[in-house]
Amino acid sequence: MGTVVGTVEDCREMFEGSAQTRITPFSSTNQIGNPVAYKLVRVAGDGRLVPATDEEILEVNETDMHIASESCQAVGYLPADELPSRLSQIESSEAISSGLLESDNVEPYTDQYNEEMLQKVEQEERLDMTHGSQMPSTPPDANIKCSNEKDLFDEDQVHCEALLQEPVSFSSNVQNGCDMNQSNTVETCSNAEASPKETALPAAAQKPDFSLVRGEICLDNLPIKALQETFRATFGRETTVKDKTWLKRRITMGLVNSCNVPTTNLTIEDNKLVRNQEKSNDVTDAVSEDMGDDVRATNLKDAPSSTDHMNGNPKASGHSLSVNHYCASEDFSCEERAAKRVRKPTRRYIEELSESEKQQNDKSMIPSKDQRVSEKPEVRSISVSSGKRVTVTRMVSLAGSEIEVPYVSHVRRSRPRENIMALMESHSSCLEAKASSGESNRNLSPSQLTSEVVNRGSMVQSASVPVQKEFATSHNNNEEHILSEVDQDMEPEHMDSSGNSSDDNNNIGAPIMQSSGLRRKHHRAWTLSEVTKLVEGVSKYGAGKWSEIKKLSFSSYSYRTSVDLKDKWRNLLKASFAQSPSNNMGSLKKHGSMHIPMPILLRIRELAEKQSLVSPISKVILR
DNA sequence: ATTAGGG
DNA sequence: CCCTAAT
Repeated sequence: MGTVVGTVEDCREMFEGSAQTRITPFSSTNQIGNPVAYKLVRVAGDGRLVPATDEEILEVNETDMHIASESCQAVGYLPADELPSRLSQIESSEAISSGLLESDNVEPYTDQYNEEMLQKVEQEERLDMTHGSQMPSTPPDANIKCSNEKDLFDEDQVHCEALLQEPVSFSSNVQNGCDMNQSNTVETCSNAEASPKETALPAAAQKPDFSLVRGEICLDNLPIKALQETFRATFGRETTVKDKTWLKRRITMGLVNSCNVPTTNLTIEDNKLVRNQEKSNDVTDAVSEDMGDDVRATNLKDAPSSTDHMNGNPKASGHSLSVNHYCASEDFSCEERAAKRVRKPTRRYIEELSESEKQQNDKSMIPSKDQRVSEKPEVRSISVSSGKRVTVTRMVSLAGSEIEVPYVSHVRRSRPRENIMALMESHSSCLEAKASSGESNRNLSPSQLTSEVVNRGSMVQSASVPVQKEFATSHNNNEEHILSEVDQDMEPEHMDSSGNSSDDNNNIGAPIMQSSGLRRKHHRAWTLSEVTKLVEGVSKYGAGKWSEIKKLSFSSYSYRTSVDLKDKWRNLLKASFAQSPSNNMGSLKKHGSMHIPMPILLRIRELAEKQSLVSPISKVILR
């Protein structure tokens, strides 16, 4: 976040003349203030980051000024449109504790921010730059609050940092008149925002406004049409609203959080802007990085579509934020998803997503991903420079492009089958260790990984042990299938013991594994008997009662967890419904998966339907 | 600790 | 199967 500072300086240079924009750093520790600062960073078409024009950077100090203890910039992330909804969401979001939302997010920025800006700007501008680089690490508070997915920035052409404040205590701030809610607030804000607005404005408007902006253009003066245009530029969608006040407010808010702006919207404008500012690109880089961090993972999805955000934010009203009203008018597309319980995008998912995005934008990206510890091994371009023969590589398709990666860590992950283990106890440990070590590579730092790779390279080759992963998996499946059949014959108890023994073995390997943290449970094909029991259990206790089913029906199969049951059931359902339509499918299905007797499939389907229909109703009734 | 879902 | 979010 602090990194933004860098931009600031750039901006400053660019703007030089424009006196109004000032950027002052803020300390994380600072108190609450109500100033609003806007910072825009744009990602050019080529992916480079370009500092926002002077207008783009705006600081507004509406409320009180507080003493700034430290000089550092804090970047606040404030979703304009989504603010209301966002807040509600944020509370729940794990990343940001509810408490943080108000106190943390808001406070840090506001206080010192204003003060500094007003008074010390000039002196500190320089300093800021220097601090800026450091800042990111230093202000824990601010960072945490703002912590967002870093990747986010990749997507957006425009990045902007906006700080807003004050969600918390409006009453206290009333004096400021900055309340977003209040109409008057809008005006005050509008002045301040004139500059930001401008950035958003269509190209035509922009330039002309430029001068004006500095002077202070008021949204108020713009005709409705212009406002609508601005709105479109800001949010990337048309608006039919003719209410000036609404538009102004909306725009104002929107400008605050440029992140919301769909990338497509500003493209043209960006070009212009970019041209203007191109020189300062380099500086911005740092900023971009920071920005990425700022964006919250959860936001990631929402950000692209400005329209969606309002969904399901009924709670928003609960919050005192003035912003709420927007919800009502246009976007109002609140849908209820009672059926499935909604989940916010998974972190992993997000990361992957961002990851790929990053890859795409890679060229432009600065090599500042440093912190990403959990990068995918595949992603890393490991240049094994062992000129000798380490030709063992595999192609990884990343974001469309293929990357050659030394083939390494794909030794079989799981432990050998119990049976095998029994036969070769001594070996098993070795195998385990091996596997685990191979796995461990995944988590190793690049340097470590590299060394590993090198070491392994020769070994692998000579041994010719490695098997293409994909290939291996399929192969293993077959193997397992066969084995499973064997198991099937065994008595449940027996299985258990074997399973336990296997567990023990696992434990042996565990230590190593724990470090790597990844060992995959050995794949156990589901036997027909298991499936049958599962179906039976579902029929008895109902789907969803996996804990029960496991306890009662699967007491003998220790290795099947409730989750496994659930997953299996899911698959069974899929299978049962998939197959019936075209009987061929079943027969044609690859031999890999077990054939499930039609009767069972039918029964499964029945159960599924029964439950899907009955349970909901019953639930409703019960409640 | 369990469940539901997505990967 | 694994991983995470939601309950």
